Amino acid sequence: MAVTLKDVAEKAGVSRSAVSRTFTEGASVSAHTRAKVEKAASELGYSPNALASSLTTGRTKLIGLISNNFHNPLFLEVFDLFTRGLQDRGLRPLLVNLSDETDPENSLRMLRQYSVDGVIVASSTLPPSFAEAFRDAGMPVVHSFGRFSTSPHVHVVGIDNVACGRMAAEALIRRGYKRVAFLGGPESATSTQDRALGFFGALREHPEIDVSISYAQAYSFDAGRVEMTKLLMQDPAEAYFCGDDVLSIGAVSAITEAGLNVPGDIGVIGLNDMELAGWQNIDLTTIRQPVAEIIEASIDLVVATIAEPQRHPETRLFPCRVIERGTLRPASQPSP
Amino acid sequence: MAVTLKDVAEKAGVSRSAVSRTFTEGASVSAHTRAKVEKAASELGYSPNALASSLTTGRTKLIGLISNNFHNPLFLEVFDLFTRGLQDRGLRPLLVNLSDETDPENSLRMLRQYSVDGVIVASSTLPPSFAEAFRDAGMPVVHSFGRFSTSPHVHVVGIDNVACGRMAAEALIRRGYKRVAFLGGPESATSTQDRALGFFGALREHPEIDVSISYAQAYSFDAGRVEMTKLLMQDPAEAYFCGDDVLSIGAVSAITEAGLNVPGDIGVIGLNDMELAGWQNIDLTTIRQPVAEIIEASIDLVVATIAEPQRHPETRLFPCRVIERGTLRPASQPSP
DNA sequence: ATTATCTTTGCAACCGGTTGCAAAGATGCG
DNA sequence: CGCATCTTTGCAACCGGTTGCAAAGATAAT
Repeated sequence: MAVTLKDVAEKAGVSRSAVSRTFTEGASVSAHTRAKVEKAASELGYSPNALASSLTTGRTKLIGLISNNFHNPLFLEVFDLFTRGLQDRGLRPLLVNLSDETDPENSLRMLRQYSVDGVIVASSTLPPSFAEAFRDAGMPVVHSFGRFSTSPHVHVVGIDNVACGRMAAEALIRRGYKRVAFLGGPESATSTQDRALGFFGALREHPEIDVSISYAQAYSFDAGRVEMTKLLMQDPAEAYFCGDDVLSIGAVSAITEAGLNVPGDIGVIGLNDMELAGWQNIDLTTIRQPVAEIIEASIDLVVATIAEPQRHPETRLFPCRVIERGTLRPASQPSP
Repeated sequence: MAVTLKDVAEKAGVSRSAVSRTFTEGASVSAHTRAKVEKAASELGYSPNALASSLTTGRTKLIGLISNNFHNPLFLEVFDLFTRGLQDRGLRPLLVNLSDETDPENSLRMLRQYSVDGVIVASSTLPPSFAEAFRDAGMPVVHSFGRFSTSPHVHVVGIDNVACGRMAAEALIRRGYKRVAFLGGPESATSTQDRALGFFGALREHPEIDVSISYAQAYSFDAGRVEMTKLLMQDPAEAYFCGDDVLSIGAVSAITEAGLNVPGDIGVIGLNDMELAGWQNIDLTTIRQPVAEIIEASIDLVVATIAEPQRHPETRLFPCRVIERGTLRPASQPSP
């Protein structure tokens, strides 16, 4: 069926080794032989079988890309950037959807069966233990959008969620809100915990500001809308920091459905700055995650770890910044 | 490094063939041997190397999943369903991002190198020639969300875009709009052409209705907004059929920014029914594409073609239906 | 021209599995 | 118990490549 090394060797009148060498970077072949082989190869339409060669070289150029965030629009951008970034370096993403899985066992086995060179876990909601399971199996692994740790067991690339929480708090303080709140995602998500930490931390220095907290069931539109509807029936705050843009949009939807105005009556600030946050009819003030940089660094790191497996685990965090749009009222005074 | 067949064979005190057979469905092994092997395998933590076995079996269980739609939120749902569907059948998606590529050459070579068992091209904007290139290379291929053809060269699964255009026209007619228009995506997209065809076809029977057409630069929010802003400066229609939900949302945004009301002043109907179309603050009336069914059928078809490579190419189209929400005024009279 | 050195080449073994074949072992039947 | 039949097993070759090694060829130095 497919044309193999042997076919090319016969056609070119050389040994199989010669053919193999013309297709291996830096191998010793004379210009003459190389020419003959290349001619034969292109006439037969030969391309080497990456899987067969992986058998001896031990490299498949396959990278397991693992995620459970298939409902967060940000991850469409994430998949776009990951696939392009990997492709640009000659690597191939083997996509694993973890949505229903609760333990890494299955995916681990599968990734081992396909001898992936490395693994990227792209998720802000999976626990660190997940990525660690891959490392324990001896695979180079990077946890993208993962949680910061001072003594990480695996490479982590992401944002400083505590700093983001603080940043959100400061944005609200600067605008003179006196009653603010955190509307987080599921309480169990590590990112949610950290953001709450930073948010409350910053507000501790402002005892005059009233602060409260609640959690949505999921990082989803409906969850945000439901939770905000509940809050509106009690005694809502003047401004909310929501743990995610989609959550924010759900909250805004609930507020306007209740006949209130954003940001006139209630302000909202999100997190992520996904593409649709900038749509004029959404116009969400939010904290931007530098997705492209995170992904670039993740790929760099997994590549580096493949080259040097004993490399010490490191954490790379990227700074976020507030993107001013229309869901918070303007700052009451110029910031100091 | 990794534990191999040979290690297990030695530990279990049997031949390598015996080990191989216990891991091959339907091979002849006695219960006694199988028990010994399984014990040794689990003690060593062995899992067979799928790539090595693919060398002799000719099956990698790898499916190339090719797309260029990494900015359309619908495709997040698409990737979710494809990855799960493939995983459920023991297949692995090798994701290929075609966003910047204009010809199939590169991806073709790559998929051949990895000896994928089959290819799924998931895109409504790629020309049929793209999928055909894979078929010509001898790979089982299905074009999902592709264009209908009476004599297809490859399997196509999708919707009847002409019928959708007609359906949109009828929805507008039924509501008594007298001046309607089609706002398509890029004129070169095959889906756009077909939808326009159906739309105009249905309206030909209603000469009393005024109909016009224009094209956005892309299937994107901005493109929809820009094009609608342009239209508003001239003499806009009473209702628009937009070739995509995101396009529609951009158009709605432009309309409300101009101080007009949707659906009061201008109606809009989209196509796709992506998750966010149902968000209460978007509430887009649209035509629903049965994404799950399309994907299910695509996987079925690629699996069937792998089993029977000479299978005749077929086209499977799924019916769409209008989802009533808030961007079209109610029907002026009950439909007949 | 001879020898030393460097490059190119093919042989053969190997990567981690699968599988046709024939021998060995188990089972059934008269 | 002997023979025929069926099942199980190991051997060895093969899948499509890579690579260490030694022989052959080319080039340089004397």
